[in-house]
Amino acid sequence: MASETEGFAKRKVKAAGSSKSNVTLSKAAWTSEEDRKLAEVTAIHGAKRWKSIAVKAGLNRCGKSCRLRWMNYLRPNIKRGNISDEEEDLIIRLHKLLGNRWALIAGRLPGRTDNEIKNYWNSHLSKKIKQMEKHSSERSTRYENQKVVDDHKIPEEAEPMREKISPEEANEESSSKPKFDADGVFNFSEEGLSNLEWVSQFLELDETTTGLFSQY
DNA sequence: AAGGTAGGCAACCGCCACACG
DNA sequence: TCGTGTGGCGGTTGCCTACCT
Repeated sequence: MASETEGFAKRKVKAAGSSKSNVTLSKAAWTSEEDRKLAEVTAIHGAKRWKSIAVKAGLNRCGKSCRLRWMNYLRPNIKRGNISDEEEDLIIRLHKLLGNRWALIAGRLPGRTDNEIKNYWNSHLSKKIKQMEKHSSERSTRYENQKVVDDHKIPEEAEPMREKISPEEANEESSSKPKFDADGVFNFSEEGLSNLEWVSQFLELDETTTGLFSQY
């Protein structure tokens, strides 16, 4: 999106950063000309060896800066603009699962970058979640109070949230399924990241349990 | 109209992991 | 095995803009 590039090209040059070498690399906003050069060289040599790409493109930038620019802006199929409700829902669910693993979350959202998702989370969703959590804790407090009253009346109805399962089912659940915490969320601390198949499985399964998150 | 402030977002920084010689 | 270079990632910074007073 050239207009946005130009928009942020207005970004002031704070300081030409000092690096360990004597070469002074630019830290200013990327210009459309720089973008063009970077895209050109990357198209020819591929998105790797960023340091040499920076040199070949004649950019006064470090490799990391080039990579970041490519990943967040110039890469093909980058989807920019509003995050849809579906995407937002997915981000929330994935964040519940994975925490601040923005790259992993971005991997589930085609065309979205980790930086974009991180920014979106920090500026929109974190506040939203906080509000919702506050709201839901207020509701659960009311529920707890009501439960105390109910416990003295009809115990059967006092736990409407808990499904009745047989001991066999309960046993099978505890042995073969991932461990979920009280919120119905996978306890990530006990699982390695090496195999993320379960994430896909969870997301598919979760289509039926979206209600867990719809409270947000 | 002018100054102050908060939100949004691109880009940088620092750390870590991995590949390679 | 060790040292170095490079890429990837999450956290943070700082500029711009819109809104408020």
